[in-house]
Amino acid sequence: MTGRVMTRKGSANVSLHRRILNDIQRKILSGEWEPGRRIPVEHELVQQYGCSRMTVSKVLTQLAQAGIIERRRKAGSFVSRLHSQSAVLSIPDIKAEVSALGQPYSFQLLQRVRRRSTREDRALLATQDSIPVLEIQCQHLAGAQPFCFEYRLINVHAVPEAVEQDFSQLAPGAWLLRQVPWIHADHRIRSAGATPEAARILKIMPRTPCLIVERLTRAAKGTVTFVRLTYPGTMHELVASFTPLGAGSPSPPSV
Amino acid sequence: MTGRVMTRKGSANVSLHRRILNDIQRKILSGEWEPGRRIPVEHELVQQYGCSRMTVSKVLTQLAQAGIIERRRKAGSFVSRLHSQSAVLSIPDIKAEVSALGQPYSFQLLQRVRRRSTREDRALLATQDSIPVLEIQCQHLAGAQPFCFEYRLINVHAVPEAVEQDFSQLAPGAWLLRQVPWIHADHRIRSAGATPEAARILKIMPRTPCLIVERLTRAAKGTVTFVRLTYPGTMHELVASFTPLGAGSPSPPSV
DNA sequence: CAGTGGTCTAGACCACTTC
DNA sequence: AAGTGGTCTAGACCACTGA
Repeated sequence: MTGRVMTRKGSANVSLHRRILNDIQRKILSGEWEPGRRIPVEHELVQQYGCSRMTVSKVLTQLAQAGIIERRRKAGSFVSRLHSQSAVLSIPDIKAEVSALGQPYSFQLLQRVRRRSTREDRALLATQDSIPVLEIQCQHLAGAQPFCFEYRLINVHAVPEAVEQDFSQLAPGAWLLRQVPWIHADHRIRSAGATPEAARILKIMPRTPCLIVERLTRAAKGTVTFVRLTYPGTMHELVASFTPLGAGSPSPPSV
Repeated sequence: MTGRVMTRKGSANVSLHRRILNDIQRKILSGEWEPGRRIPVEHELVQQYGCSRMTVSKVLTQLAQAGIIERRRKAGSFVSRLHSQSAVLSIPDIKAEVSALGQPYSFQLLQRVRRRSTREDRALLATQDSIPVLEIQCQHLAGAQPFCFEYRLINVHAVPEAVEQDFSQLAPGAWLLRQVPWIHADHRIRSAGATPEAARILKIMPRTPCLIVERLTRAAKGTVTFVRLTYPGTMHELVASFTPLGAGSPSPPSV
């Protein structure tokens, strides 16, 4: 039972475990196996596909990690009842985003202040300690058009090298991305009217609807940075997609 | 070399492949292994951990699927250069969302029309065919407070059972979720001022900033439904998070 | 207590890609 | 041509847990 032939019609150049995964996923997504249904135990799939247990185990483990099935010892594996209510949100680099629109990207530093954290800073950074921070305001432009207003706080304790950067050429986001391997990032997305300050910079009327993305980035050493991005009006859209395993993207969370 | 002892200090009840994964992930996320760096080949990790090749292979495969490393035959495995610019967006059921706020959820059907698709419908549904559609407008409430205005188109060809549903009790989203195992969903998120209609229903001033989530759902048989959710003002936030493998969420996106 | 999944081994052959 | 990853096998022991 070594070296299967791999040339049977339809098995077109795809690995066995991939074929099993597609089979099962199709049955689930088509509704043939409804939510809550018990799916064959490993032993049965082994017989059905004439393969070893490792192979089907790999498939079922992957489906379970993707939330498509649930596995319980002794009980068996079941089609998940909760549809995977999640999608992968792509958060492109702003420069890449502007370039993708076919516009020339530029960046302008508006303010750079080094100071001790205020109470408000600490709330945004989700930390209790009084720490030195770098407050940065800048704007990103698509051609001559303001594209995004950025307000950022950097925890100087976490990134001491930041104080030597003037951020006149390189945007702080891009610099941090190279500098700090971040571990965890929380995003909050909401809609709000432009503040007077943001309106002035983005050259829009105050209270114009804006898409606001706030991101708190943590690394091993604690909170690294907080950033608030204000995108004017309806100019901007975030895109997220949900796709089952391996249809389009190589993997839900990647790239 | 069977049954390792598993009681060495620090190996606290965690599987070997999990421990290897944590080790490598920590080295990468801490910056000790910088982007682009070649990581030990499987053979070396096998020696280092005194385990079989399957075990390290499993770990590296998982890291590769998560986009943390890249693998190339003959060349080796490398720390990924592109930081995973993605996050998992949780898209809760509206009912669950309201309940999470501690408010009583209710739902009200405002309109239900069956007709042939207009040109505009087809644009929203991303289809060329002239198809019968169901147009539904409804609102979701938190207590007495309007929470969300929903505009929906359902492709009757894809879900013929929909015509028999009056959606007076069950929200169309919840019904579809049970009915149709969806395969692919694209989301677009933007900010815009409330339309006069949405403002009237949500009891807010026209042009008040709203968070708008549009979702196009496709299944095996083609586009199933388009939905536009309008959340009033700053009442609502979407939350997304990026976490490396296995820290908090059940599955980062998968894997 | 027996069925099921979770993990691991010590091999093996193959495909691909760079050297 | 040789190194590397990709896949697969035929076992094994164990942990958990529901019947």
